[in-house]
Amino acid sequence: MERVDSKLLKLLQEDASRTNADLAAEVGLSPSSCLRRIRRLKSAGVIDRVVALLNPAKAGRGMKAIVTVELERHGEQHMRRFLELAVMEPAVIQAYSVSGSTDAVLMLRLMDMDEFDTLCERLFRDRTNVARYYTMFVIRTAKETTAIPL
Amino acid sequence: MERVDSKLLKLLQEDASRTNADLAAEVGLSPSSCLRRIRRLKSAGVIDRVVALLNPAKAGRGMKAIVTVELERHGEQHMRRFLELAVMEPAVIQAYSVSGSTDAVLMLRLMDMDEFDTLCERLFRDRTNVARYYTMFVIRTAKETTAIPL
DNA sequence: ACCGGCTTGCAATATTATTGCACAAGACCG
DNA sequence: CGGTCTTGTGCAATAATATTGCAAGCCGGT
Repeated sequence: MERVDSKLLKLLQEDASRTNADLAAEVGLSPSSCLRRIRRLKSAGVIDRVVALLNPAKAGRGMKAIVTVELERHGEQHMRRFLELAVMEPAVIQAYSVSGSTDAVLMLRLMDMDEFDTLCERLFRDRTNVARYYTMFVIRTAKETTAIPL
Repeated sequence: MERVDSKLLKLLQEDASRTNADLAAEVGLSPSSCLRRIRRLKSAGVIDRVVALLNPAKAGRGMKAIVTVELERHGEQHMRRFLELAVMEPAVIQAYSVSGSTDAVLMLRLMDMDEFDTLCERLFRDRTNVARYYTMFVIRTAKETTAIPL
């Protein structure tokens, strides 16, 4: 990957709504050439997609929580089953299986505590094979970027 | 917020590269009206910005880790100082101060273990006021969305 | 130096976004 | 009820932007 591509990716990760001519000028290329590079990056899958990011508070989801989960019975089968459950929840925006003594980590986007409460009932109730879970509510967000460092 | 706006937001969170006419048709509005709604959402700050999402593996950052941090000395001052350090690291893509017995949580995007190693040296060394930290490496990503549920 | 593959810039063309304007839907008030 | 003010809408013209064909330039291999 060349220097120009990396520059383009960096810019597009910051703001993908800029015009092609604008980007072209910044990286020192002609608009057509610039566009072709971007298209190549897209079809190569380096650029996965372009999305709008909302302001969580203004979208009514100002509360965020991180939950670590330890399962009762471990193993591929049980892990998969739990993650399937978690993935179905709209409030779950990230769900990972992880190494270490905790089995899974969930990132939640919540409206309020009530939503958290009902979510817990659905995910961590008796039959869901969850031995214990630990919730950390986000107090301050110091950094939160979708940009992958280049 | 109306039904149409919420529909638009949902669509734009999935794919912000669609043409205005396309979106307009899907929500049953004329292109001009649709465009004005989107612009209103932007200037109201509901839509924060639009960005390109990269494929982490293809961008050379396939490794992901979640780190919980407990500080030696607690309190606003020390917390702020630690977060300032963390935020400066490009590999740190999310940094939160949280409630509970752990003080902060970091989300890392890494190239390899070497990078993790050197990062730890910088962030968790003696003088950084970190009492203990626990790292969970992401084994499987079951869900990872930037979309806020509406 | 020469060839082949790939990238570039330019200019023409096609798409798409944007704006002005007249009209329709409520909300509010006499 | 009728008036009127605010807000949103669709249409059509216009402006901005993306896209393509093509000739030329660059670069590595021989």
